[in-house]
Amino acid sequence: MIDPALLRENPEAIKASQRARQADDAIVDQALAADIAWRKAQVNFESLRAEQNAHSKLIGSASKEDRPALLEVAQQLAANVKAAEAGANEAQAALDALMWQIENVVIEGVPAGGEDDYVVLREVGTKKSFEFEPRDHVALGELLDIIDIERGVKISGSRFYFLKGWGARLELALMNLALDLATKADFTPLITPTLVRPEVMAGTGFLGAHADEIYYLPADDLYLTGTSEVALAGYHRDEIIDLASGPVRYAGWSTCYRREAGSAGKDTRGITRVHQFNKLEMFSYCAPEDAEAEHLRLLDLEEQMLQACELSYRVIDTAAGDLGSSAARKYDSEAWVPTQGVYRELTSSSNCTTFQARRLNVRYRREDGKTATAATLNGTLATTRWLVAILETHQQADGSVRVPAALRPYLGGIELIEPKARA
RNA sequence: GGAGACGUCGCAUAGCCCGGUCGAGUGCGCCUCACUGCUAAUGAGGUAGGGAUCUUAAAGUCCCUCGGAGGUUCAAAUCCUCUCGUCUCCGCCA
Repeated sequence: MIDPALLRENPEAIKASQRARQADDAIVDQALAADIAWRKAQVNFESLRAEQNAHSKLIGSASKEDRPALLEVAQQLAANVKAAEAGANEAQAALDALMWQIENVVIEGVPAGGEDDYVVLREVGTKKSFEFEPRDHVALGELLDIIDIERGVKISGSRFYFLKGWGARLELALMNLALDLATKADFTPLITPTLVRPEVMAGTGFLGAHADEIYYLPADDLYLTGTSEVALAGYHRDEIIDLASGPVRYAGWSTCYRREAGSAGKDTRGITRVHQFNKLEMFSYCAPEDAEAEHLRLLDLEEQMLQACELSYRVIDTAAGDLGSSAARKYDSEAWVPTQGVYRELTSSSNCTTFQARRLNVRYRREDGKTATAATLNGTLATTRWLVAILETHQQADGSVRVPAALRPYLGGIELIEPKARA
């Protein structure tokens, strides 16, 4: 949720942001009007309630003779209060409904426009070219016997797979490398629940636009999370956290589940887009004034990870219209996938400023002793999808795959995954 | 899954049976001050959050919050219903 104080003080800034996102800006004026109506109703209710409270106190200390008359007045007061309270609640509900619809205010400098209006911040590494016909990761997975898609489909349906042998170990190696990197950078490892209650799902904003992307278990009224961000953001819900010694950082490791409802026919080959995968996610809570620096820090770690995997990639500053509703800025890094001839998103890092934390009621104590809403940020450090880029980029003519040096310690030191290899 | 007990201001608890004097007592912790050569001890005071309103600001005034949501009542920590959670015992456990 956006800051109500900003709505009152500078509605124009919010309107400009909505326009940059190609979203409705008229809603800002509607919210402003609803805010005024709510405050009026609130004052009305509170003054009547004050009157009632004062009167009720009298009754408590009144003599037996005086009571009947006082009670009669009190009943009338109670009726008034009830009506005024209902009015105030209604006004608040109307205001809330509008406030939920306003998206986070984008940070100055974020490119305006839609999906294709991103700005490329940099390209790192050279796009890999081969002197032979490169195999895609599906072919490599079969040849090396490390990805078994056929049996994944047999067991669970399309977009499921088995990672096998060195494939399974490669994923764990990737996750562990990421976890080590994050731990060194002050992130506390956290293995998170992947089933959450409805209010947590709603609180993190995923039940809105992403609702049909989410697996739901009606028998237990629980949702399967598509990212550990859900649990990480909910972790400090309704708490006042200590940020006196700097940001609080977590590295969340979880399996992620996505229905991919809207992507039928897209990326059907291989493990680029699957229903279940593993992800190591960074999540930071910090003071709002530190958020932009923290965002760059997350991005830097992501790039370190990409470089450790010896991938070529580019970093883009996502356009306003392509941001999630809670993000104020988003940097994606995309790795070059040789057989597809395109950059594919491997990491995504969002600065949610105070938008997400306000809804979740995560606060911190400022130096002046007052409480304020914290800022939250998140970013990807590794996912199963990375295997696609790693396998394809480091393949050799015979189909073997060279293991990036940084991953070797996690794979018993092997340098090459070979066709005949068995774990 | 069955039975029972319990969720109160950082922690531990009192209050609930018998509704008003309870936004709430006590101990511990923490903060400030005093005393003390230092520490300890002792004494005094302070110590939740949110919102509205007012003001340049500070302060003030008012409203809400005793796990959560409803209800009864002039009035709810206290009575009723539902719900979430914790603990104990029994059962079950690929």
